[in-house]
Amino acid sequence: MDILQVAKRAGVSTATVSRVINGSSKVREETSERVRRVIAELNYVPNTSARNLRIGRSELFGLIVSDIKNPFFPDLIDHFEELAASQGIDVIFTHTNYDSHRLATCVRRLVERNVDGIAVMTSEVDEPAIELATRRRIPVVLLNQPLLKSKYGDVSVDYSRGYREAVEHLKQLGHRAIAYLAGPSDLSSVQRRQRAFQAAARKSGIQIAEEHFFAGNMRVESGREAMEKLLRTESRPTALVTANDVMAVGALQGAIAAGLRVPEDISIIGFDDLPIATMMHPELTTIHLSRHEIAAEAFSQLVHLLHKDGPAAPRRESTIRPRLIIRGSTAPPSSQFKRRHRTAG
Amino acid sequence: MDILQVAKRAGVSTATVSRVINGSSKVREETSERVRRVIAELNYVPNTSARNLRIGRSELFGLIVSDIKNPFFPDLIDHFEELAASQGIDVIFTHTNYDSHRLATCVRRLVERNVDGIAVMTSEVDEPAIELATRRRIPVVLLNQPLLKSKYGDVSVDYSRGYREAVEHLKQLGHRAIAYLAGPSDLSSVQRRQRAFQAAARKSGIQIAEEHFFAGNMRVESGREAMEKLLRTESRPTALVTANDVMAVGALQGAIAAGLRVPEDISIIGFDDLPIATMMHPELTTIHLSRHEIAAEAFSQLVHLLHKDGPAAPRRESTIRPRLIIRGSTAPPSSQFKRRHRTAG
DNA sequence: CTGAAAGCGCTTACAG
DNA sequence: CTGAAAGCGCTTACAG
Repeated sequence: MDILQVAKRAGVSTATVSRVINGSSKVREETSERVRRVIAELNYVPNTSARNLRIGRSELFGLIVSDIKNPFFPDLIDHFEELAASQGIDVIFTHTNYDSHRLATCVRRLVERNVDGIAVMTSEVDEPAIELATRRRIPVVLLNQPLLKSKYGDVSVDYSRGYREAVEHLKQLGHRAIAYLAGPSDLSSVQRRQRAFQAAARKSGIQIAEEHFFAGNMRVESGREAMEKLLRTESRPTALVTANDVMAVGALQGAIAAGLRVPEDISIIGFDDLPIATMMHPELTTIHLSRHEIAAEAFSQLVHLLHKDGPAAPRRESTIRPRLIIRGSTAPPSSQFKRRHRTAG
Repeated sequence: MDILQVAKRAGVSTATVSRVINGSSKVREETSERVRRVIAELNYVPNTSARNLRIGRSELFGLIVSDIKNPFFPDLIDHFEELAASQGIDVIFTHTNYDSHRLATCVRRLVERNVDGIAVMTSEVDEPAIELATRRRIPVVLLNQPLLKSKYGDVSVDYSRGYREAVEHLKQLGHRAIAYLAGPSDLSSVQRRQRAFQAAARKSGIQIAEEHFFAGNMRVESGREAMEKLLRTESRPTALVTANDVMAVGALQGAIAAGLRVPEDISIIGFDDLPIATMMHPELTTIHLSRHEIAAEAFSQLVHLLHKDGPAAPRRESTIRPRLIIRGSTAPPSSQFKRRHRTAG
């Protein structure tokens, strides 16, 4: 009964001490002052478990990602934690390793901790795993789950916007033959990116040849391999757009290994804008997907949902718009390439 | 009073329900079975705040790092969280942004949460910031703080081991003129790395010329710049060892930009073994510093300290030994370079 | 093997 | 403006 020690020493009741700690205004300045002095003297630190039990909240958010080693996430986690800290909320961080069974376990752990909200920032979500939170009326916000957005908060990414800027940029530079390097088609985020790219090309009036679509696995080697294949195509494209930065890095290396100059001989555009993009030489032109914005949006939705109640609380949804960052890996196609393309096309 | 609902429905007391949940053996299998069924039916989830308040522990560890965006940390966090989860412990994650005032705030937040242990994995630690935890008898484990290891757990890195392997590797390849690219000298971990390199060179009987020491800022550009300077030195070295991978990446790019081939014309060795090391072309030979081991050691020390008590509990200390990973950026010096070196030296 | 009851450290109507 | 007291949901000696 630690607050009691403070109370005794200050000659007040525990109620008053509690009021002072929680900034309740109805305490005389003199009393308050005295209590604060005693708190400092005794180095008193409130017991959050007791407080949480009493008030029924934990001032704790759960943050679930699939894989912290994916360089996409650190920035997101960092900012989410920062925002939470600024409101006196701590965050319990867990990861699923892309395993939906583990997702259910993570959710259960968080529910047991009585968290006030859960951000599930994994690209794939299966609903039963998060059901427990819903049943407990714990606000949940998801990432890019348009199918579920009627029941949960949702942060979604407008991939087409980014690709539109990318394609327009290339078009203005004079590129007409553009290749695309996709990821494994079983990931919904990958599919969404590819469709967005196709829509963007259509909109810009640029036709993408069948043979200019490549499939990778989101890792570096597949970028290198795709570049090798690309250089062997009939109608060699003058630019490559990829589904993520990591493959763009591989493509860049593949081009250099083949003796090409980037961007003079081939332009490359990545997606994500990972730290690695600026570590390359030339630095990568890429589509920036703001983890900062995702974190901010997820956090604010959680706070918003927390203050509504009832099961039918209208869920908020909001859209993150990636945007093109022009750096060193894009330039007008060299005449040599343009000529070759004209001949071939 | 949720456990009461379960108790009523199962026709037992809350004590019995509690025993079943906590696996106390003294419950008849029949009763236990019935209680478990009711728990499942009701989807009962225990309230951890109440439990923690009662038992005086939180089954929560705090993990503090300086900067999650530093690619060194994600792996560490990941594994720490994994270990904790396997023991039913959750982890509250916070970061200081290299600010020691924020460290104190982080520690206070964790103490309020009643965490059972704190891992402070920042490279610089000032003692007053963590004093609060000590006073509360909360186990604390630090990273590379030999001065404080009498009072806290400490995970320390034996930098010399890694550099010794690196220097020996280069020596065996035939290198005699080796350069070193250090970081800013006000960071203790940087100093420690540099001293370890010097000791390693001495031990291998390799003398490092004064002009072959370069100072960077741990970022890519400074690697490129250092490479440019290196190529202008009188007695051009045939190999470069750096204080971190990021600068090694810059050096690699600088060499390629200058028209050199790596490793034929110059060998490069990094430090850390970040994911980026294998994304390069050639892949970087580097000294692997295992975040996995650091996490495991920090976690196990915390658990160990937790089970001792009293202020004079003997603190454990243990050493992580980095090791050389030979990849593509090291090879014997080309004869052209050797010749030039002989003439110059 | 099981239950009644105290108590962990707070907060908050309620009363004054 | 302040205090006495109930109660948040558990766990655990203690008694049977």
